[in-house]
Amino acid sequence: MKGFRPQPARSGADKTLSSKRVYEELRRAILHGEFAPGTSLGETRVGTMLGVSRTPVREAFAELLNQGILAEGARRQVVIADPSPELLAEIVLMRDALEPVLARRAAERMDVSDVDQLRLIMIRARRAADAGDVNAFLDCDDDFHLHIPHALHHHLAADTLRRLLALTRLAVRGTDPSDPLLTRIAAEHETVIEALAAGDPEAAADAMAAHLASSAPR
Amino acid sequence: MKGFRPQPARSGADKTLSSKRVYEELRRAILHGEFAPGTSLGETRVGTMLGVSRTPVREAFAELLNQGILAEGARRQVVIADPSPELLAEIVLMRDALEPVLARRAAERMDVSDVDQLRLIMIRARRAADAGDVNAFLDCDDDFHLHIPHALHHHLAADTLRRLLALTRLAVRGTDPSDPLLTRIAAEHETVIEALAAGDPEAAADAMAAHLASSAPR
DNA sequence: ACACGGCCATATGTATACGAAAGGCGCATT
DNA sequence: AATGCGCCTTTCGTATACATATGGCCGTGT
Repeated sequence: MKGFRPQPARSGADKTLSSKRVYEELRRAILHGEFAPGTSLGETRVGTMLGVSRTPVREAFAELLNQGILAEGARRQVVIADPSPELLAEIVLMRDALEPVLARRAAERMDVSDVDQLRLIMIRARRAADAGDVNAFLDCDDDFHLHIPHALHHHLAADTLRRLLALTRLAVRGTDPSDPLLTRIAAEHETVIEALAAGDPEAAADAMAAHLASSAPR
Repeated sequence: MKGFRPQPARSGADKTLSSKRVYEELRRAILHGEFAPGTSLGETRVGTMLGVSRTPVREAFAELLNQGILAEGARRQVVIADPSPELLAEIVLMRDALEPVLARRAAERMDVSDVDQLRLIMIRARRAADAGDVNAFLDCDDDFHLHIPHALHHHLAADTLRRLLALTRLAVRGTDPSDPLLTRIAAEHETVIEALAAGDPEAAADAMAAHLASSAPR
């Protein structure tokens, strides 16, 4: 688990809340596939690793359990979740229902600077794909999908979508997607961006729906 | 705050986890309007009230904060949230996007016994409306809307909808809806149920969409 | 009388202590 | 040798202790 090493005591000027830091660390590490599936974390173990007590770890666990990133295994132990195909289907249903609507809205209301942001994200995505860094590419994918509700200031939709993306990510964790898939995803994102830039609501919704149908995990 | 009284020590055979119990208690009390808006809870205060220490209260607060039922006020104090009109608009958007889709699915797949469940819920709703018990009626409203994803075993949609309903509830907290509104809501629910019972997907989706458009908080 | 400054009261954030529950392992018995 | 019983280890759930920050309040000086 690279990037997840014991941290001594917490050197001085770290003003960030421990519990939030633990949450972010764990979330990133898990979604980046740095734990083997089914790994049994444990409040004490993780706390020792990160140099904090059980209390903040416990809070982080609670949140990750709520989001379905962790699950309770036997003997109350928390383990890395392993989304079922049924759950995947639920995620697809919700994304199909939400994201085209958001894209339609975005085409109506979105600011040009936000379109620029999306273009920037895709530049990063292309670079990540070229470098073969699948995690970085998927990070960009998340950024792309999340930027749309963010630009609309739809905090709720952004939060919901963030959960859905995390579970999607968990499900494809470990799979090593082919370059063609990444290329196709990027192309579909570009199509969505074009529709948004053109301010064409229906085209944006359709492009997003097509993207979801085309690249949904199965 | 009726129904939210100090509880001595916890009499014997209560096997339920304290933190979960605190969460449920607080959630119910808040959504039933038993706290004045802006009331400053406080871990110690609530803990004393319920006869538990700060630890479980803290967990409950964290969860309620996540759901937007509580919000952080000045000085890191947690207060009862007061959803903004913008947030209400977001909720409406998401419900409009999700619930008709769920209704359509339900018309395709839903079991007859679940339709019976829905009818049962509406019987309770009518009784609550007749008794003038708005909270009980709204509880039935929540049950109705939540039963659809539950019947489909769509845990994610159910969870998301549960959050949306809670915030909706918070927003209308304190308003004393006219009887005609309750009657109309009940009638619209019946229409949805008829479409579900008939197994007519489009009619179900349309009826749900019409219901949301007609009875959305504004 | 008003303004400024320091103390205090109280809240949260984190760490630790304590108790309970649940498997795992070993020993004894048949 | 197999099986059943019981201790033990480990982990969680809760309580409490400690550290830290922040706003209020009071006293004093002008």
